[in-house]
Amino acid sequence: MTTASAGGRGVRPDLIAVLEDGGYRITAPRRSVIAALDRKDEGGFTAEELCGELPAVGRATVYRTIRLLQKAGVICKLAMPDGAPKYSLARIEHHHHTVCVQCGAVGEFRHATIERLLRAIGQEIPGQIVGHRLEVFTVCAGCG
Amino acid sequence: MTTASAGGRGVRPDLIAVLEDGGYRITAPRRSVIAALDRKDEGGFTAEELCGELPAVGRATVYRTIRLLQKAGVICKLAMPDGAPKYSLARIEHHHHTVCVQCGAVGEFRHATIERLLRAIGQEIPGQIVGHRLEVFTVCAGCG
DNA sequence: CTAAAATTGATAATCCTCTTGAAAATATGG
DNA sequence: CCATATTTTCAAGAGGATTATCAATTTTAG
Repeated sequence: MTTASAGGRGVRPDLIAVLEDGGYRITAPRRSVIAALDRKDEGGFTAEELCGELPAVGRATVYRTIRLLQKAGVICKLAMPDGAPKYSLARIEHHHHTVCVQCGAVGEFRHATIERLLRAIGQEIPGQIVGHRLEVFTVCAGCG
Repeated sequence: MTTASAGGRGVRPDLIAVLEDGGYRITAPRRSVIAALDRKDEGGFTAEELCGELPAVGRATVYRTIRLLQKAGVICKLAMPDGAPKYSLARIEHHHHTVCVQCGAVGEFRHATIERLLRAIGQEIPGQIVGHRLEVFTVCAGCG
C-alpha cells in the first residue's frame, strides 16, 4: 500500500502546469490559490477555509479555481461522514481517502488490491462502472 | 457477490418491528412513511421525494422517521457523485452501493473480499477504522 | 504598445437540505 | 376511559455551499 501521509508525502502535482495545459491564463489570484494549496500538507480543506486564508482573493475566484483543478483531476471533492463537502489535493494518481471522524483530517492511500477488486465487481454487476469512491472513516492517531 | 437488485430482491426488513424494537411508538404517520419505503423497489430516494409522495405527512416527520431508521441501520444516507444526498433502504445487512451517474438509480451489492480487504488496510494505515463508504458509479443497464 | 479576450471581485442571490418552536393530536399503560 | 408522555404539524428559517452579476482589471498575442 502507499500512503501520502506517512513518510514520503507522495508527488505534488505542478498545478500551474495543469492550468497552462488546460489553456487557462496564469493570473495572480490563481497563483495565490495554488500557493495556498501547495502549502497544505495533509488533511483536506474546505472552500471556505481556503477563502479565509486568501483574503485578497475573491470567494468566487477561489471556487472557480477549485473547479478548474477539480475538472483537471488534481483536486477531489469528498464528503465528510455527515455529508459536508471537503476538498483534497490528489497527490497520488488514483487513490482513496481516510477521514478522521473526530477532527476531519483527510489522508490518502492507495491499495492495488482495491483496483483489482473493482474490476472483478465490474464483471458481476449490471451496467458499466465509470468510477467509484471509497472513503475509510477512522479515528486518527492524534484523536485516538 | 450478492446483489439486491438483480433477481432476488434481497430481504426486506420489517421496519415496523425496527421501530418497536427501538421503543418508539407506531403512529399513523410513521406507518405511512414505512409503507412508502416498502413500495420503493430500487433506486434510492431523496427526502424531498418522499415528502412529495406523502402530502399528508409533515416534512419534519418524514425527516425524523428517516433519521430513526438511519440510526437503526436500515436506511443509509449516501452521496451522489455531485455530493447531493440520497437515501436507500438497506436490504442487505452490510453492503455497498452502485449509483448510476445518468439516472441516479441506486443498487446494492456485497462482496466479501471488500470486507477482508478493509481489514487488511486497517493494519496499515495509522489510526483505527471505524467505518467506510464505498460507492461504485455506473451507467446502468437502462441508461447504457 | 494595443486591443481583444479572459478573468476578477464584491455583493447578493440562490438553492438545498434539514431543523425549530409552539400548539394540537395521539398512542399507550393502567 | 384517562392521564401522560410522545409525536405530529405547519410555517418559517437556520445554515451552508456555491453561483450570478457585471463593471473594472489584467493577461496575452501580435
